[in-house]
Amino acid sequence: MPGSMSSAGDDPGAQDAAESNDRLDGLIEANRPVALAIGEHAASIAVLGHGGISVPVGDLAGVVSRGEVVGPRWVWWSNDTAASLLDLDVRVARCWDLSAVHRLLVGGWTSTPDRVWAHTRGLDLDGIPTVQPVDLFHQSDDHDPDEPIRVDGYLHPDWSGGSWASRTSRVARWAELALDVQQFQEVALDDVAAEPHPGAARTREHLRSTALSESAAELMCAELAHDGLPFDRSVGERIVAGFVGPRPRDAAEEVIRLEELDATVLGQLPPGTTFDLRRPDQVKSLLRRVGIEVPDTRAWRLEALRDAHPIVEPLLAWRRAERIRTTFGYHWIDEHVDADGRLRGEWHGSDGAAGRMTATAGLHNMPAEMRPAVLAEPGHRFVRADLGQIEPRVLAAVSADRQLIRAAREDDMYAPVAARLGVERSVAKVAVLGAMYGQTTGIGAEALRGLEREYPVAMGYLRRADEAAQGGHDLRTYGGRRIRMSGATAVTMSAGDVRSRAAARGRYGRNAMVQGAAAEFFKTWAALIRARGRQLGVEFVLCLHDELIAHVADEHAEATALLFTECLAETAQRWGPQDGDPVRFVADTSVIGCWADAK
DNA sequence: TGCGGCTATTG
DNA sequence: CACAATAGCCGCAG
Repeated sequence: MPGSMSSAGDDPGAQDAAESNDRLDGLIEANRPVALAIGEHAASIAVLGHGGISVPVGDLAGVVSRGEVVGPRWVWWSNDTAASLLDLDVRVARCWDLSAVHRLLVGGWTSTPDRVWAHTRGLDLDGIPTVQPVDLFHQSDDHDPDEPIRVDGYLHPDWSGGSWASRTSRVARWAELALDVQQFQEVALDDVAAEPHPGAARTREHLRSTALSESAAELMCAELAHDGLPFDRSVGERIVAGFVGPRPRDAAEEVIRLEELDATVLGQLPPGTTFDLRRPDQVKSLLRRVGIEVPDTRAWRLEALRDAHPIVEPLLAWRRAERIRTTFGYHWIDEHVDADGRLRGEWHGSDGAAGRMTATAGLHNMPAEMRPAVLAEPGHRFVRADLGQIEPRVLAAVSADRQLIRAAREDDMYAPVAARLGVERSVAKVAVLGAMYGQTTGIGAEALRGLEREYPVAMGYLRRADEAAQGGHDLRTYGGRRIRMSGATAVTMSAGDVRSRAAARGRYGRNAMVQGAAAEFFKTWAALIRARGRQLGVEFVLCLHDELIAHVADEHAEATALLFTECLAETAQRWGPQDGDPVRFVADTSVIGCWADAK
């Protein structure tokens, strides 16, 4: 495809492309960001901003893959553009994702162009216009269809909605707007840097680095969705069969299979007795029949009653089988494992309360029993690493608690904490986790007092977040992510009195500061590996909050494992507080052929 | 058909 | 059964 860039002749498109190429070189050399937008109709046109440089899409691959080496940093509205490029088999090195940076700076879940734009103009989000149904009496709209901005400053809903890209000039305008927003976001990062952060100094460099790694995370999401997780269908089906039997050939056979499964439990009862095992209240009645009284029928509760009656054991086994049958069974495999042996789901780069990555299709909650089906392809290996004790280490970093940073020098940082507190390691661990989750009951009072005494800086950081959240004040993580506490629907909570709701908000805010910063650290680490692992052909196939799995050719597996470790050290060096010793981060790294072989 | 309750899995 | 997430099935209201 690069060859098409230089095709001469009197084709005006080719001439434009050659000229564009030169101008793009200039931008790359000047290290300027370049906006990229792709028209919706079969990706008919790509347009680069800054002076309206436009490149026909046939030549895009040549431009972009050349850009991998030096740059540029591609600016786009969202990773939809990255997904379009992947469909064209184009992978870029780096980007600035307006949607991701908007969610970082503003918080919340939605970051559609209309909202992103309105925010740059300080406009009320409630006033964002929506697409109006065609009105026969007001057809003569004086709005210029080539102009995306309305007189009231809002983005025209036609543009935000996606029916804008039918003409080249509009795609160019769209790219220009993207550059405007990017400039706004650069300034917004300065504003955030000026806000106080009660802990490690939150510099502009750190915030900008977070904006870049959050952008990279979106890029990774597009790639994860595109590439999928290697999954051996036949192994997966064998595992399913082990729980629920062979795949039923028709509906009638499925009914028989269900009855067989139910009979493993109901067979323990007098003949003729029947309960609907899928209804918790019926299960409760069943247990009462055999003399067991429980407030609910959750597995952990029944686990303790294994010996109380012989029906408990088969009931627990039935639950596991039912879980596989309904959620991770044949239907799940059919739905999400494609013909090329890849399990694919949707990925989001910063979802939820604190900006963790999320995934659908069971990629983040697949039962461990299914892991034998996650197999590297022939000639390939998985390189897998998980970060050890990531949350307490992140707490040490963001709060800049010197004593906790000292504890993080150890592979197991709960050991020195336990020593200082004068308690068992297990007690220290529960206490530290409890402090980060906001647990108040069930922790030894002695351990709690010890934490306050020995790590007052870290504890104060958490308490401060808790109190601010309870007061309905928004928070900002170390990396600058805004945690919205003001919105009425920002937190969904079970019904309760005012005090318990406030306490729940406090726990939410307290935890978001740690979990959110941990997510930022993880993405920074992963983005660095992605950038450095290009020559090795490193392909990420799973990101799991603190665990990263790459798929790589055999001959590069060891080098990739080394890269994981080196990138971790570099991330730790640059990510945390810069005055004093860096916080130590540790990872357990392995080269494996199957996910089940980990650890 | 949408929603809350209950359950189970993951980090 | 703390913090976060996805996702299934159930009964019930509309």
